[in-house]
Amino acid sequence: MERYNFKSIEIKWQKFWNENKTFQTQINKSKKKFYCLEMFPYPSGKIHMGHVRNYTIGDVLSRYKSLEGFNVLHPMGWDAFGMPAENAARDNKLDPKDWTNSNINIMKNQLKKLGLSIDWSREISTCSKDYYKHQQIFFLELLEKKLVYRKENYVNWDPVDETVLANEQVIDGKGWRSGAIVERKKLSQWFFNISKFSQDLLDGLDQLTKWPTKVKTMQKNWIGKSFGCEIEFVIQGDLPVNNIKCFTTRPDTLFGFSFLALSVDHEISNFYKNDKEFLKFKEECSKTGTTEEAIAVGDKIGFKTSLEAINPLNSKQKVPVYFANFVLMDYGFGAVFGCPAHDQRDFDFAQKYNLEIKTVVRPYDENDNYKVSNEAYPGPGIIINSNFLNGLDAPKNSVLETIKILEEKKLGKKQINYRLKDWGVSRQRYWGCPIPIAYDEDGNVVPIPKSMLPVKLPENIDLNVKGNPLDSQKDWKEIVINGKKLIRETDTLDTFVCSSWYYLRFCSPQESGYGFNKDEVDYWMPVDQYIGGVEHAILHLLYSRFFMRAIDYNNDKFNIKEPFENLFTQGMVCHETYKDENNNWLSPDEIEKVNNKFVEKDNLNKIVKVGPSESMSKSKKNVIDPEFIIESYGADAVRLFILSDSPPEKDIQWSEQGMKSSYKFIQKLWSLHNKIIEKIKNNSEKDKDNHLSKITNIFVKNVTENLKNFAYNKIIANLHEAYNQLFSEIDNEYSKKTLIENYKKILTVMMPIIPHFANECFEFIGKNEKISWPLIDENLLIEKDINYVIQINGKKRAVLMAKKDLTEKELLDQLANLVELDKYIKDKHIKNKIFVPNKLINIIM
RNA sequence: GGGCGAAUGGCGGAACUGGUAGACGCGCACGACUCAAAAUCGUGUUUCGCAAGAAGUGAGAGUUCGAUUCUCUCUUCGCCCA
Repeated sequence: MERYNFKSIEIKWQKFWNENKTFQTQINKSKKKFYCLEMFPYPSGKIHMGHVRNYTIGDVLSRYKSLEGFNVLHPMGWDAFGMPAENAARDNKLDPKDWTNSNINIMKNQLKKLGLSIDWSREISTCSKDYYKHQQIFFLELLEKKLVYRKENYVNWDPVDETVLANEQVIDGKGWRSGAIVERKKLSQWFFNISKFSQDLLDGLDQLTKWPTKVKTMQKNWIGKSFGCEIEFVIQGDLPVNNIKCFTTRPDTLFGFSFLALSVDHEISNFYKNDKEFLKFKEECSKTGTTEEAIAVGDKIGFKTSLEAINPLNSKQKVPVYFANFVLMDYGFGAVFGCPAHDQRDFDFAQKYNLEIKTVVRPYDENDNYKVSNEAYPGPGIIINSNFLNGLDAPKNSVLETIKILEEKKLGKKQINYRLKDWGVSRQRYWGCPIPIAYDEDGNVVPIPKSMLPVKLPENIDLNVKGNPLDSQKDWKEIVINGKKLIRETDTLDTFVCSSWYYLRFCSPQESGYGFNKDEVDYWMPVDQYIGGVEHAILHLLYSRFFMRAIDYNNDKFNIKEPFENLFTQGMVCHETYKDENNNWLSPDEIEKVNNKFVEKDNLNKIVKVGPSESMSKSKKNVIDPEFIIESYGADAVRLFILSDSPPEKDIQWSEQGMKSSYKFIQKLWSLHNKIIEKIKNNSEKDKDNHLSKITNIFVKNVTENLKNFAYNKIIANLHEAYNQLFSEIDNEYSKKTLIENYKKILTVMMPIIPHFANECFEFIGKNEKISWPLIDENLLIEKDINYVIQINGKKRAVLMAKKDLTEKELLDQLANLVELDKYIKDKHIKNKIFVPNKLINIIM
């Protein structure tokens, strides 16, 4: 018998699918559709194991749904704009476009080698003008709807990449790509008004019943709805200021009020714009990042004004007004009241400037003499030292009660606040979608007419300039519209904009007039299953949800709001890490195992330090190249392994042993296949019994159930079980008809997982047949005999094989014959019996 | 600091709404084939014990005839937010 030659067989089937356009899809209203989408990759150079896992999971589902009779849309494209291309191009003196397209070609070939059931005729690339043209139209539409606006704002400035970063792109106060310490800088920026949809985006989460709760919770926290109160403080002092508005979620702690803090950008700062001390202070503040984390961790500093604020609940109390670095202009009104006893930031500040710390909430298990000492107490409790608020349960009742009082006295009003901020989309970069805007001499905004779109990126430009390369493109920047000389916007759009609507584009990728065709979108959308990494839980998914709403806003482009009906987030692919004696990372192919010890391949005397298994990354050198693995073991074996070891939502450890075992398993399946084909040729007409059909039915049932629950690792276990059972059963006598019937079912069920192998084997018994998912014969699943568990005092003492549906009495009668139970039961008094039909009996002595 | 989740053999992991803990795979051990090795096949493999048996799902309690599963407290780890 020949070994299974995965090389020729996989190529054969990939060619077959390609030539027959097997996976090309079109609208077919008589069929139910299924839109399966995996997050499209950034064309960084080569695919990595994470892609293999992501796309295998999606492929299994797509192929299964297709066998089930669905009209499946399973497209693929490229998230092709972004900084790595620009950086790589600059370093290697290339064109970002060439670099990107060459990567796309390489990665596309690699993906094809995996045997994915992708409709490549729908391939899109976000850096193509045919794609970004429509994005520019969307931009102008949103501008007309006033969902896009321009404002001057502090931004996170990455001094190394010389670009603006979104808050989410700042990690530990550093740029997510460059690692440089982020500064605050004021720039004129374009914003998408996502905050307008805060409540709607929050409400929408409730309808996403099939999203992981984890992701929904993260989005909920990100939107950050808080409920509080707007308070107007009366101000006294030598400046013409009568009052200051604050937002607070804790008005009930007003009696603990000891200062009022303003953002350095608060309008009152205008009175200090010539004050050198103040300017120095402001400069100091810009060194603190804009993230909430940076503020919480950073030093609290203040600048005292000559103003005093009056406590609205106690007009006798006057407190100083400060500018403080921990107050941001875009939270509330850029002003907060300080209650040091119950807020850690306020506490730090009060200690530094020797301000009163008055306790107004005591924990439940303390008495009214409780005093906050070393740190603020932000927890729940009872209000104390607060006059008419005393005794209220905080914050449960006290917040509402206080707001009521403030509203009655017309000193404040109830207000809802969201943490979600508008989405700044301007990037000072070349390799992105140009913003279709120009400015006249006075800086007025002039939208580029739709007839002049796309605004194409200029080609062959010098990237070796500081700042945004587009800025130095004079020819490109200058434009004439209606006889007027204008200057183009040189910022490009955040690449998250590109990925916020690509799922719509896949429905009608060739549509030239608009970003999508309504009929196609109505048929295909929403995405029935979206699959990708949990790292996109907030940004990409929230932006996409916003984009659907924004496009639909004030018109009726869709019948749906939510783009992704189901979401599945897969885990990462991990590998052990290795270091040499000098703590330099070593890659898995630089090491070798000798006598249970890892040593360096070049020098077997050098011991390798084995570190924990971590997510594969180039910097730790613990990556395995998928292409090499596919070439060594075949795509089916790789697919089998990547699904086998862990549930798809959890991290998986890459294991060479496991990979080899998957390869071997396919060889075993192949020899079983040959055995079955031999038997079929024998042309027998008699069946020993229906055991083979039972095995098949249980297998089909288990796999179908596990497919529905994304329990793909269990499917591989089912496959092993089926193999083991078939292997021992196949030597028995079965008719040709029975063999073919069952084997076809088994191979069909294998098709989503190991498509090349299963299709190759199927060809031996059913060439050119239409294949569909096997039906389960429920009758064959009914067992006549049951293993009854016999427990004595709750402990298993015996297992009795007996007829199904025995009554308690019948079962007890049969127990009398069980010798091994004698020592527990004989001559003893039975207190109680618990009988669970068809399962067990528990005898209590 | 807050939120969410997890913890099961040497390892990855199974166990549907409480009902035979450890499916399936890896590893390991022994055996067969071989001059030998690899490959392949077979047998075994939670721990302690020669055995009968006992213990056992991070720790401790609780509910229950019965708990990996439900409740409470704690420990550790992971992720997200701060």
